[in-house]
Amino acid sequence: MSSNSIDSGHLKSFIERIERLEEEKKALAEDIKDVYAEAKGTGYDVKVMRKIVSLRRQDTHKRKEEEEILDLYLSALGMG
Amino acid sequence: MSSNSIDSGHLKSFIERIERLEEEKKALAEDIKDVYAEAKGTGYDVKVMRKIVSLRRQDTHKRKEEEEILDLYLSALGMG
Amino acid sequence: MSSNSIDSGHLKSFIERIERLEEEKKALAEDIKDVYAEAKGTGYDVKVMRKIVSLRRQDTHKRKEEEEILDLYLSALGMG
Amino acid sequence: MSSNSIDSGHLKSFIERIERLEEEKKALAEDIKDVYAEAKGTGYDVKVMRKIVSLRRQDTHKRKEEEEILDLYLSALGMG
DNA sequence: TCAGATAAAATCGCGC
DNA sequence: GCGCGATTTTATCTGA
Repeated sequence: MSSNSIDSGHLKSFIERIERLEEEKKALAEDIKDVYAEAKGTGYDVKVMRKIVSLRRQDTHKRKEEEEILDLYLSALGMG
Repeated sequence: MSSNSIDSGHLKSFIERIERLEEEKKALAEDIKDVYAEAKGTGYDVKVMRKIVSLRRQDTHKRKEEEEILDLYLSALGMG
Repeated sequence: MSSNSIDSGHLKSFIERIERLEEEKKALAEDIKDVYAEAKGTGYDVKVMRKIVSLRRQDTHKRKEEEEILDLYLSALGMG
Repeated sequence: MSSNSIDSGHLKSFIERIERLEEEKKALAEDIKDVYAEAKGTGYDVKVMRKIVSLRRQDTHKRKEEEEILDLYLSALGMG
């Protein structure tokens, strides 16, 4: 068997791993949609919920960046 | 306990479910990135791989549509 | 003159407006790069500066979203 | 006044210059979007327009490279 | 169903 | 030259 076919097999396995992961990812996206739909059915405003999730995500992200810049400062001061 | 606080608790639980799902989704996105990186390290061209995955996704999508059309035809013919 | 050529002329003018705007945009991107370079020459750490700019941008963005969600709340309460 | 505070003031002015430039850049990006929207309202296909702009940009880039190569040749021949 | 908004993917460009 | 961050383009989703 040529090295070419070996490589092809390897490539195929990479592709299939990716496709499996993307399927799982897609399933999660649908789960999320379902939760929003369920919440909507219970009387909640989806738009508001999305905004809340967004703001909380920003908090997390901002905190992480603040920690990073603190590290940068400490490094600059020779304390890292 | 007021209905308001009950609702708030319920909303909170919806939000937290969504956030958990989004974390899992994000983790999968990183897994996918990792696989691409690993393939790259093995000598594959990531851009080409993405193209392959994309084409195969289109095929899948197209096949599904064709199956749906076939189902429609069969139903229309009283054979579904 | 055919309607076709009139349309073409119109399209051309749209394209040219866009290209002019994109040139200006590109020039600004270079101006920004120049300022970073100048600051670096004065002894500042570009990475830190970028992080500061990023954090301040996040502040602005978050404030805007907080105002939006406040509007959503007020609307939901019939006070919008 | 310590050199530290002088530096801080200078840093602040760099940051503010950058932020002003970025605002202008963002405004231009919106102008561009507006032109596309206007063209769309006139019946043009935005996707096609983007493709045209992109192709023309590539042409420009290619021509510039060719001119640079020509310059190199001329220099090499002692004619630059 | 379509426009408009939102999020994701792909591409580009910079700094290290 | 490679990773990383920003930008741009594409796809998805929501509301009218």
